[in-house]
Amino acid sequence: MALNHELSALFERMAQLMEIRGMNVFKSLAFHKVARQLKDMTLDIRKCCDEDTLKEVQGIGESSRKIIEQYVKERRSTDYEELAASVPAGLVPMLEIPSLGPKTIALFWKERGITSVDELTKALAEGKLDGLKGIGAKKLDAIKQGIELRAKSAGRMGIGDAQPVAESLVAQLRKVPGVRQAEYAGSLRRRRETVGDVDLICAVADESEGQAISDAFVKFGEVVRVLGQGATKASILTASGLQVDLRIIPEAHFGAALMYFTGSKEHNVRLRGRAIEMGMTLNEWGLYKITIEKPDREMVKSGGRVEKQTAHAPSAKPQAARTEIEVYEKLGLAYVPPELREDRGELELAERGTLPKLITVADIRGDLHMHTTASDGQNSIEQMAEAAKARGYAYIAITDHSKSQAIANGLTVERLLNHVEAIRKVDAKMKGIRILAGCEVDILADGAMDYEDAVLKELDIVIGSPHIALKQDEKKATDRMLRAIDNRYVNLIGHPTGRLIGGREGLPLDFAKVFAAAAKAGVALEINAGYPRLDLNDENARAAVAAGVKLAVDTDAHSIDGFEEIEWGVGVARRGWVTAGDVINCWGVEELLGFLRKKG
DNA sequence: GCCGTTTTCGGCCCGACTGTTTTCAGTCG
Repeated sequence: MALNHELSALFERMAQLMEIRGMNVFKSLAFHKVARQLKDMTLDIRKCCDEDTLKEVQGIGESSRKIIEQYVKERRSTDYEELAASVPAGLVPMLEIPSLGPKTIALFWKERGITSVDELTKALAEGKLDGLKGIGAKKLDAIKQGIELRAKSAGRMGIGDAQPVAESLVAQLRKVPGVRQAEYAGSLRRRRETVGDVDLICAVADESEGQAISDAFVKFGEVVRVLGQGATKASILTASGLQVDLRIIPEAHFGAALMYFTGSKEHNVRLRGRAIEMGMTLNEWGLYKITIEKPDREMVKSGGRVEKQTAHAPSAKPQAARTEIEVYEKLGLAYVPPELREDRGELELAERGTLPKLITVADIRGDLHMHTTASDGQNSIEQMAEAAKARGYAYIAITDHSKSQAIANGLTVERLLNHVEAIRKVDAKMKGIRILAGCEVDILADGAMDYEDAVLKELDIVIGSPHIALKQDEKKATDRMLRAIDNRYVNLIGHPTGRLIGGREGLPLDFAKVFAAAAKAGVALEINAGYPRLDLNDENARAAVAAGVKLAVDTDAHSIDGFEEIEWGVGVARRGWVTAGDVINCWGVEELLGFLRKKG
């Protein structure tokens, strides 16, 4: 699927270039749409080309089809190259800066010769952008802040973009002759929301096969540049700018290597300290008895990932090395799931054997947040329900947008009531799944809901979500949220902060107050699984549960394919030490309905 | 650029908010 994402990025880029060029806005809109289609598509794009089924995809026309076909064949696009050559390359990254759009970028470029983020930063500092028509001090300030926000996430990629690439590479690796096992490690395996690079570990039966595997790896389709390559290690850059490091390890040491490269650094430091206390030493090759001399303790303390490495295994026989479970066992610890390996108290519990039984994707019994064609979704009520049933879900809630969300085709009161009726009809007709009639209702700036109580009363489930006025101060934002929680018909707060990873800070809530109020009122808080939301984040999810709050892990799906993203939400929940019992959509339908009814 | 059993041309989810203005442009969702 990595090819779909590459193409999606290509169309996105082209749309952005058109905007800067000031070309027809509908033309760029069309390319944005193609990009979105490609990203959401579960069909293999190569297959679509071979079978000539591209023209059946809504939104992909003659021109887009030709671009796709050329890219699939030659991994390049002449249309893109021509467009890219028509503006300075540095302008495109400027689009990522919040509150700076294509018009202003074009203005700065034409009037002041600004062609990159660096030049923009310099010009701002030197006051070179003062006095431009339509640009005042406040605007310049907002741009400065936007640049700072961007810098924070610089060099890191979201899990939503990195994981498909990593999975594709791992799948290809597993097919290379000689490869016994392959996994991704690092922060991606720990399900961090952004990753700096991707670490792949593959096991071989015989070390002599390393070179051939490494040779095959650097020839994978995603690779645009080889940064370094040998028989035990290879480093490449993908089209999306992701650095991927491959380590080739003898099968007997696979578990130790996987552990070492999964981290976190802090977790590994603690494990190594423990090994030393037990008269052993732990490194990327395995757990070894200390026989000759005591290892340099300072060295061990300082190192998470020591740069200096020997390329071959020590000659001594390890106490444990083949699997992670073995290594933890020999250290007197229960197996620690990767998501917990952050030195946030997991080792103490692992020692006592009292680690929480973390939620898994299999625990999810239904999804409580999704959209249909009634507002801005791609599929009908029936299609969403059928897809949910196929996933084994026992129930879903249809929750389209409320009236304020004009861009998302939010429902007027009349349309909502008709929609509720339509949902109930499908529910009555369809066997094997319960369909709840709900709505994602905007929490307005003052905390009032976007519909009157008399309307909310008609719904089985009400999600209150903040979409607008996300730059409020802490007091205002917290009061707003408390008022929404207080509403007797609100059951769940959707994406509570409204943050977007790498794009928007979100509401600066006083979480202690919000959690206390939600726990008391019987309102659940959402972990929105959609990337780049992942909101609540891991630490807030953990604090919420500790405060007695129930959670819901939902995808906010806008199409049947959107259900897939549940995995990322569950990842966040696992990082937050969340168990299935804490999550209302892991409960049976009767128990869930009881929770929803308790309020109203 | 994409789309169409009321269109092969003429539309394309559109309103709120902000900052710049004195009637509007740009950005965002």
